[in-house]
Amino acid sequence: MDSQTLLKRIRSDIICGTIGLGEQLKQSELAERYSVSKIPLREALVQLTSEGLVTSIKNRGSVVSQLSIEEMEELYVMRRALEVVALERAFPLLGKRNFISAAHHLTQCEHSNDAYEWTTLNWDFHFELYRPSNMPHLLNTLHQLHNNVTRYMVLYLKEMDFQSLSQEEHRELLEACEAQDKRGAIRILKAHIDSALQHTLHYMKETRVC
Amino acid sequence: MDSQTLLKRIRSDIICGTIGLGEQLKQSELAERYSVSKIPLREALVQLTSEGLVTSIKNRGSVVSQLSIEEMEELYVMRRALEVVALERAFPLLGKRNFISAAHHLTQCEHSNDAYEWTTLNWDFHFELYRPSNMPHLLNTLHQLHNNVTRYMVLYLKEMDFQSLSQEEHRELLEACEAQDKRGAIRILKAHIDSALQHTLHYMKETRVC
DNA sequence: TTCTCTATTATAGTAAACGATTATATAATA
DNA sequence: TATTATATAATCGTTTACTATAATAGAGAA
Repeated sequence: MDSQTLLKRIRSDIICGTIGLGEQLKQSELAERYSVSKIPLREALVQLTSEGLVTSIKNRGSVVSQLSIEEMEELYVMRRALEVVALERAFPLLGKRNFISAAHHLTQCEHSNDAYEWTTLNWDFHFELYRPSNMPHLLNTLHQLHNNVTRYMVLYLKEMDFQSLSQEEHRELLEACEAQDKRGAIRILKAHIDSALQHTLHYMKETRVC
Repeated sequence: MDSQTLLKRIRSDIICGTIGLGEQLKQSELAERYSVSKIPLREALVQLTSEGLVTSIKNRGSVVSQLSIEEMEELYVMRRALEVVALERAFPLLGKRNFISAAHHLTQCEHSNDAYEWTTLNWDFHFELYRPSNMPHLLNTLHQLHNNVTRYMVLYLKEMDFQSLSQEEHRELLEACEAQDKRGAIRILKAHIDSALQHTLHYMKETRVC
């Protein structure tokens, strides 16, 4: 198997929970599971470690990262700061095509039942509003932050209907963008991220999966 | 050689310019140069690629990343957003020990002749003001951004006396922190980052090393 | 129980070999 | 001459086998 394909597969297996939080990642097991040898596997682990999805300690192997309450807050602080910048920078470049595409993602989102699929579509929506900023490093960092956050949300989405709640905020955000209301859009975005954090923290504390 | 030691060595060789911008990184050459075998070398390259210092294309090898004007601006945009947050979060936790340590770094900075050493001490100073935020992910990201930015500054520091200019801003920033003037400190920090960007862009355009 | 020593397990790194892809140089053709 | 085709070389990506080192668990003794 290709190194990059392997990376994508392990990554999505971690995000959607096929490989659970805190799970030990033994090289021999993974190598057999994905039918690859050492080099591509270890390279994938290095990459995933750098993305924060995996925690590695020398001579003691790798585990799927678990986030403390504090770390979750930290990731949201970073998201908030960077997503605001991304939206600001993208704002003057947003066009009809972006709005249509974003609306399309939202509609798909509404009709999605699967938790992992929902988070993906959710991100596609947000990303559509940031993408025109044309800032690859920023977008890449945001993507990684999103991955780290949503693999927790996937756990809670199963037992809550967070969709409908979040959906309204999404619509508002999109409308503000279409109306060229930059300050309003940023205000809504901040509130949206903050409310997502509150929900996530609430469920983290309740279920103690952290 | 140890994998982590190797990583540090290659990283610092890139940052200080021993391995120059755009230089091809051939696995066989590097393996011989650092006396390591394939696995640790390739892992280091994966890590450095993820840090942005190296650009890799499948089947076509790796080169030391070069930054366009746009990318440099992008990195500064991210720094500005995240360093402001880091300082804000660290602010209520800053104590005498931090001020003493920061002042110490500044003094060393003033007496430094070597460009690479100067940028390191410069970062040590900044980092001392962010560290109490206790946000490992944020601090890690800032460190990577700093590495990407300063390997360009190293090129220009040789031919300019940017030190004295930057030094005043540092002193002002430190004084504002000691005086518990949060808003002032953030204002100075923003101006400091902006002025660093302007200087960097100026020299990038002049020397066309981008 | 608690400690030490041993045996096991897993990781980390080395080395050699192979296929696949890309780059280069050479030859053939229009 | 310019261009295409082909052969060759160089490099990358992966597999396999082997060694060494560190962490872990378990047996036995105080």
